[in-house]
Parts: sequence; C-alpha cells; structure tokens
Amino acid sequence: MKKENISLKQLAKTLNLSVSTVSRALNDHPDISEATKQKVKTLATKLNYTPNLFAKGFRQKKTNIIGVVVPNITHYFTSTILKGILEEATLKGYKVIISESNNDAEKQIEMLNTMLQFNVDGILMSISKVTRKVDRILKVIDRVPVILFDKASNKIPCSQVVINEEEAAYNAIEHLINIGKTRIAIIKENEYSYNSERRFSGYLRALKEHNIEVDEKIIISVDDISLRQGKRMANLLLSLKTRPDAIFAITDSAAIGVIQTLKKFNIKIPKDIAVIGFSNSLSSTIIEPMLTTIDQPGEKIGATAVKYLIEDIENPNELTNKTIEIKGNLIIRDSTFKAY
Amino acid sequence: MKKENISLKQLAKTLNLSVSTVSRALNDHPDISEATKQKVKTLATKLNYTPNLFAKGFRQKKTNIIGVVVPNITHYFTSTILKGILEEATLKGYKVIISESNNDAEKQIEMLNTMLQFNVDGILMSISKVTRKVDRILKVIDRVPVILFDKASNKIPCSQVVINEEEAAYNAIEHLINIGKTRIAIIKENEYSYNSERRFSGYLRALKEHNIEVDEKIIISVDDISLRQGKRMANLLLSLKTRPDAIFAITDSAAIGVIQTLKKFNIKIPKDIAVIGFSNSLSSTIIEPMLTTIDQPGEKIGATAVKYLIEDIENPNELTNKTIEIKGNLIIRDSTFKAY
DNA sequence: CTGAAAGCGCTTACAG
DNA sequence: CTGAAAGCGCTTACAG
Repeated sequence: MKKENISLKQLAKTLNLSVSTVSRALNDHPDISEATKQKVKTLATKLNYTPNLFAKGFRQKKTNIIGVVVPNITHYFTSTILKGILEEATLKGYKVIISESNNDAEKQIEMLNTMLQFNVDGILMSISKVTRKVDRILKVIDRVPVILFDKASNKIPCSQVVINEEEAAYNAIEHLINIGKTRIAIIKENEYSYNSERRFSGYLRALKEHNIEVDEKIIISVDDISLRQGKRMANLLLSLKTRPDAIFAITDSAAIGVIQTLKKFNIKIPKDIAVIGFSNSLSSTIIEPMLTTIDQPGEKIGATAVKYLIEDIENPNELTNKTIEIKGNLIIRDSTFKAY
Repeated sequence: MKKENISLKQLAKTLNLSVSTVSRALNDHPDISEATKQKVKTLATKLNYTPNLFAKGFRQKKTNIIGVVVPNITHYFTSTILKGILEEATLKGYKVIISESNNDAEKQIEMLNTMLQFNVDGILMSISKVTRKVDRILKVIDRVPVILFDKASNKIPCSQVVINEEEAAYNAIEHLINIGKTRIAIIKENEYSYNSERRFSGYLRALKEHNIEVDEKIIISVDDISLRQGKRMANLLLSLKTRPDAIFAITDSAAIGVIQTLKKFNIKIPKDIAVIGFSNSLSSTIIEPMLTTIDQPGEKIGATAVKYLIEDIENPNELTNKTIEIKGNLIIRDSTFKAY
C-alpha cells in the first residue's frame, strides 16, 4: 500500500554495477570514474533515491541525531532555546529528538536512557530543578557527549552554556541604584537553584560595591517564582515598617505579580517602588507599566550549545569542560525609567 | 574513552547461549524455558543491558519515531500541542523528532523528506501558511501515515485534528450579541488561511442567525494578525463614521493591540467597545482589562493527533481520513463582561 | 527448547 | 577503477 523506498541494491541492479560502486559514486569517492559517477547520480535523482539514514547511521555507528531534554517545552525561554537548537542542528545535518522531564528527576533519567537506546550522537540538557543525585547522569556522560544549558551544575563534568546570571543581576541592581533606589528587595528561590543563586550573588555584590547595607527582611525566598507568589510577596513587602523602594524579582512572572499588587494599592511605579524582572517574556511588554527586565538570548544559547556539542561529537578524544557565558541584556522600560 | 554498549552477542557469549536464544528470552518468546529466561534476564539487568533500538528498528522496519513539523515552535499554542504530543508519544513508546518549517514551503518539504530518510513511522504536521502546492506533500503521504493538526487542508487526504473554529467563533460572536452588541467588527487574515476562514464563517453565521446585517466596512483583513496590526486596525476602525461597538480579532495578539489602542483613546472597554481574541495566550490575562478569548486545548490536540497517528501506523491497511474536532472554550473575562 | 543462518541498507578494508 | 565480502545489532523463519 505504502510505497517502498528504493535502495542502493536496486540502483545497482538497473545499472549493472555493484552496490559498493554505487555507494561510492554517490559519496563522490575519488576512486570512481567521472563517467560512472554521472550515470549513478543521474539515475539516483531520476528515481528520487534518498539514502536510508537509519541504515547508514547503524553501519557507521553515528546517527546524526541529537537528544534534547528540557523540563518544560512550553516555557517561552525554553522554546526560544529549542528554536536555536533546531536551526543550528538542521544547518549541520543533525536531527533533534526532544523530551520533557517535567522537573521530575526520575523521568529525566528515563528520558536520558531512552536517548541512549536510540543511539543519539550527543545530548543537550537543561537539568530539572529537583536534580539532587547526579550519579546516574554521570553514567550517561560516560557513554555520549553531553552539554548542559541554562541550568548548570558543577557536579557534572561537561561543557555548559549559560547566561551571565551574576553579572546580569548585578547590572540590574546597579541600574536601580543609578536611578536613586537604595532599599532594594529581591524575590528569589527557596530551594537551591543555579539561576537563583547566581542572580542573588549579583544582587549582593552590587549592594556591597555601592556600600548599601544588606537587609535580610527584604530578601524574600519562595518555592516557585510564579505570578501568584509575586503577588503574595509584594503584599508581604508592603506590610513592612520600612518598605523597599525597588523590587528585583528573579523571574518576569513574579515581577508581573508584584506590579499587579502595587497597582492595586495605588503605589506609583517606578516613583515609589521600581520593579525589575528577569527573562524578557512576552508578557513583560503587555503589563503596564512595561517591565524592565533582562533579555536572555535563547536562540543564541541553543545554537551555541549545538556548536559545542557537535565539536565534542566529532572530536571525542579532546573533550573539554568549558563554561560558556552568553550575555543577557538589561532592557530598561517604564517600570524603572525616570524614577524621579 | 566512551563506554561501549553491551550487545546481545556479549550476553550470549558469557552465558554460552546463542544470540537467537538470548534475543527470544528477552522478548519472552513462548518457546524458551523459564530457566533460560531467568538466567538471561538476570544477567541482562546485572550488566545493565539496553537493546539497541536503532538496530531493532532497522531490522523490523519500524523505528518508533514520530516526526513533527510545525511552523514555529515558540508560539505558545504550538508549544502546548507539542507538550501533548511528547506526553502521549512517550506513553506509547515512541520518540519524537521535531522540525520547524518557519512558514517556508520549501523548508517544509525539505523537513518532511529528511523525516522520511530517518524512516519515521509517521508524521504529524501543521502546514505552513504559504502552502499552495500540495503535490509534494501528497508524495509523502504515499510513503508514511501523516496526520495534520491545527491547520487543516481539504487538498490533503489524511486525518486531521483541529479546533471547532467555526463554532467557537460563532459562540464568541453570539456572546457579544448577548451582551447587547450589534455592530461587531472582525479583524481576520488577508490571505487564505484555514483558521481565519473558519472563524470568519462562524462570524457570518452568528450575525445571520441573529438578523444582524453584515457591513463590509467593519470586516478588516490584514496579512499578519500581529499586535502591531491590531493597533493599526483599531485606529482604522475608530476613524469610521459609525464605529463598531465590539471587535473580534482572530488572534489574541491582535486583540491586545486593539485594547492598547482603545485605551489610548480613552474608550471604555467593554462598555463602548468590547473586545474578543482567540487562543487564550498567556498575555491575555496580563492585559487590562483581561481579554475574553477562546481557549484552545493544545495538549489535547497533540495527544489526539498522536493517538490517531499510531492507529494509522499500526493498521496501515485501514487508513481513514477523519476530521476530528476538539472543542475550544469561550473564556469570558473583563473585555466583554458586564457590558452594560 | 535451542541454534545456525539470512537479512534489514548501508560502508569500507581488502583484493584484483 | 570496480567488486565480493564482512559487519553494524538485532529478529525470525527454518531446522533439528
């Protein structure tokens, strides 16, 4: 019912050549005469021959497939990274298999193992939040090149492609200081999270370098940095004896929740309280006032990760464990602009 | 350097059995004795044996890989569909290869052909806007089961999973009529687009069934239904002698652009002009007033598409060309609520 | 109940 | 310059 693919064998038969010769002709092997090459190629295009990449991969122990594991594909930032991965991979002749871990450590390992079973040439992964034990991930690294992106871990010895989280956060806080803010709150993550920790470091460094005292009361930690939590934490901050005059939420959604709450209490943004988020999500330009935030170049991260992975794949004997930082850019909008 | 996978051969050798027996034992073939099965399985788990799915697929002419082609992975709706696809596919033991067509007809075909070269068992695709000639797509359908989702086409004979666009739009317009609106504008797509046409049909039917005259002046067509275009078209509608009292934009982003413009002119929403979008994007709850819109259950669409595709894959002789409609739900929010 | 052999579609060292 | 043969890791009809 379904049409069959034509194989080298069939080409060989109709041309009265051996399969080997046909294979070599198609691959432009120097041994083959121009005449034969022409003949073979003509027939191949005429019959619309396409090599069975599966068989080829099987033979060469190279599948040209890259496996990708991400916590959640629907996060806008993740989807832009994936776009970059797809583009760069396609350009280099690789296909991409994508899996979601849903922030579930068990599922993450399961996905990784299936990838291995499908003989992917390499794996790109953004580790899930709940990754405590990395021993099973280390086993995977033994088998195939792996590159981590976005969420890094110093427990996993492989190259990593990340945003300059610390510096970007530093710049954000410095911007707040430059517009006259001195009592800057941060809403960060509760549990250990690479991104959150790095951003928090940047926050601390900025305060320190500008001689602003750190006040634990305005350092807020929550489990999930969601819009809902942003609202709740804004309420909490407003209830303090001395309110902050700026709030840095380490995600846009929390920042948007903060803005919504401030507006409810008729607090002037940015005059009374300025707000900064992180990630330049689509909604950051829909909220009023528009949110100052840090743009994370997702496509660039994805493309870079692919480049390094392919390098590792093609030179398996000189694996290096670099950490590549991609710059995130502060985008100044109305939630911090013209503060006074 | 990298560890090798262990093969059936190695298991066979250490157990002094033939490869055939080991293979059968692992697959619970009835011919094999319980004792042997036990022995084999014990060693397999001990050595952490995982079958090479690639070799298996190669042999069985079945790869358990599904190919997916979408115009743009970063569209939120698309990413929710992909989530549904990934979940359902994983559940059924399939892997998913994803490609972007970027709304480029050439690239779309190219992707489809690479999928074929990788011997995918079936293809799920959302056709790009600019798909005029479908003849090359028809060739693909000859080779492997294909299911279309979101954007359908009656020129392509295969099953299709879509939103009940017409009915959903009808419901949206009827809702506007119910809150007292009688002069309802629509912002739709210029070029032929399945979604746009169906939504427009629903619009027309609702007006007709409620005896509201159609006025061409408030039927606006644009090339891309973006936020920017929403703003421009809102300006245009406001410049009319008799303004509409409601605007149905066939995408959320256009609707959000409309709202922003209406606010700029201090027009009361929904009292003066009500606004409805389509797709329940994340931003639709960030804009003020929150946007009434139609929720498209992306994950359900994805999961359904996978189910039908696997059915086609496993019963290649009884392919049916059904069109499955998934219901979109009208979500009433402030942009139309309490209109008077 | 178990094994030897063929074959899936390719590539490649070896031979001529 | 071309071909015969082996082999990638599996499954499965055939034989015993």
